[in-house]
Amino acid sequence: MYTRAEENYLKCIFHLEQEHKGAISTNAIAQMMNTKASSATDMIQRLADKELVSYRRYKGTTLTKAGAAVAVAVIRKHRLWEVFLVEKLNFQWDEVHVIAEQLEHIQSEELITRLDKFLDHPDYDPHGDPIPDKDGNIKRTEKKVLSEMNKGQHGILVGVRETSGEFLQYLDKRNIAIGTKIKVLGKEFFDGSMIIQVKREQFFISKKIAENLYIQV
Amino acid sequence: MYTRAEENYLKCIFHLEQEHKGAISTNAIAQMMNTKASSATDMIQRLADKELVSYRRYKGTTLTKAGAAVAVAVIRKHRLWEVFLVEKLNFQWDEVHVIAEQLEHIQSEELITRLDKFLDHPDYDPHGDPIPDKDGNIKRTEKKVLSEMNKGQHGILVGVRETSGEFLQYLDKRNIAIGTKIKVLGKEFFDGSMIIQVKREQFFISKKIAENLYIQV
DNA sequence: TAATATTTTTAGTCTAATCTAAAATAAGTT
DNA sequence: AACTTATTTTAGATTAGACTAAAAATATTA
Repeated sequence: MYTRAEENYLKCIFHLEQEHKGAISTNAIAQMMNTKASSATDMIQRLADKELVSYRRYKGTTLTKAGAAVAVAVIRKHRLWEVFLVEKLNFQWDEVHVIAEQLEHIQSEELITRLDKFLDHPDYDPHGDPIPDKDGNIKRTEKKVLSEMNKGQHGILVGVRETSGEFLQYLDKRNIAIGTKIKVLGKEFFDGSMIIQVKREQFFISKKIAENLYIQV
Repeated sequence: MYTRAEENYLKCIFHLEQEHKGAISTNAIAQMMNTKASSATDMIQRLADKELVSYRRYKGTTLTKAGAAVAVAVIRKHRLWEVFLVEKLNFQWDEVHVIAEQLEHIQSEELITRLDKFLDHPDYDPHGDPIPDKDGNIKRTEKKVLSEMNKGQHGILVGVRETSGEFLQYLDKRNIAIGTKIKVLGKEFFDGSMIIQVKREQFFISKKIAENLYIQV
């Protein structure tokens, strides 16, 4: 099995690969892991020794098949636990991320199989992210970042990119949740800010907010 | 907060203090922790620095108030998770100990508060051990070790000392579970073995088995 | 293309937790 | 009381994971 730190690095690299394509820079990894580049180099070299990533000095890192499998397994556990925390223990969606970061490292196949069944095989976590299946397959739905949409377009919120408490609470305060219908009423090209319609209300939102909302059109 | 290793040592010392009274020897701790005496000494000294145990070289170790509080909190978490695994995920009672040993280290007050409520504030875990309350109070019921009982006496099984899979499966095979009525039909003074009545069956059991069954008379 | 800036890696420390081997203390026995 | 044995502690090494500071490679810009 893999250490907690190894799993966290692999998960981090996986997430970075989703957004940027091509090899991931050491600095990007260090930044996301809240650590120093030297520490990241260290770990990347260990992961490379174990053939979980392929790495060329100064050229960046990519996950191998094996590394991606580990990352996806951890992500599956994280998201299933999030569902448990929200559905069964009545946590708010902004409270679960931190706890799930611990629970995702519990080692037991059987536990996850049973948890999945107990939760009735959920497809998405409370933030709208798809839950990988046992074999690591991830249901990829086509979704747009709200910031890329234009005036007059609409769709429903199917996911959030950020999962920080501050951001989720911002959404809660405005009654914006997964499943909410959102329409772009106006878009300012200078700063990318928008006016959006949510139910019967209208909100001004900055580009930064819009970049963190995934919409299915 | 405390490290996983620190929590495990404290828990270990707590359990040893329940059985033997007086200061706990370094060897006893090392043995229970499956480690070397030198490693135990090391950790004990660290725990002493943090005032979680009181320790005098060569004389043994006892928990301080603070140390006992940490131990009890971990035990509370362990036992609540065991209830969850058996009651909600339908694990067998012999499968849960290992998983709970991981879950007991998850750090979140709120999680445990909610888990406790979700499980409807259970008083005992699947092995019959009492679950400490939020403030660390443990319901102590008077119970006897079966091996100390004599011919003709009877009572019901309220707990087991061992929680290894092998032992619990041994009991399962004979339909002995928490709540089962047990009567001592005979006792051999030479080796402490017994013949017991369980429901309509009779079993021969060794002293070692009898020492691991707690009976309420 | 040379100079400068940025990124990445290496070298050397540090801490927690473990180990082995050796030394110190305590307990048991003649 | 002295010798032997068992227990416990110390000393020194190791590993994972992190750090700082310095060196090396790459990228940028004049």
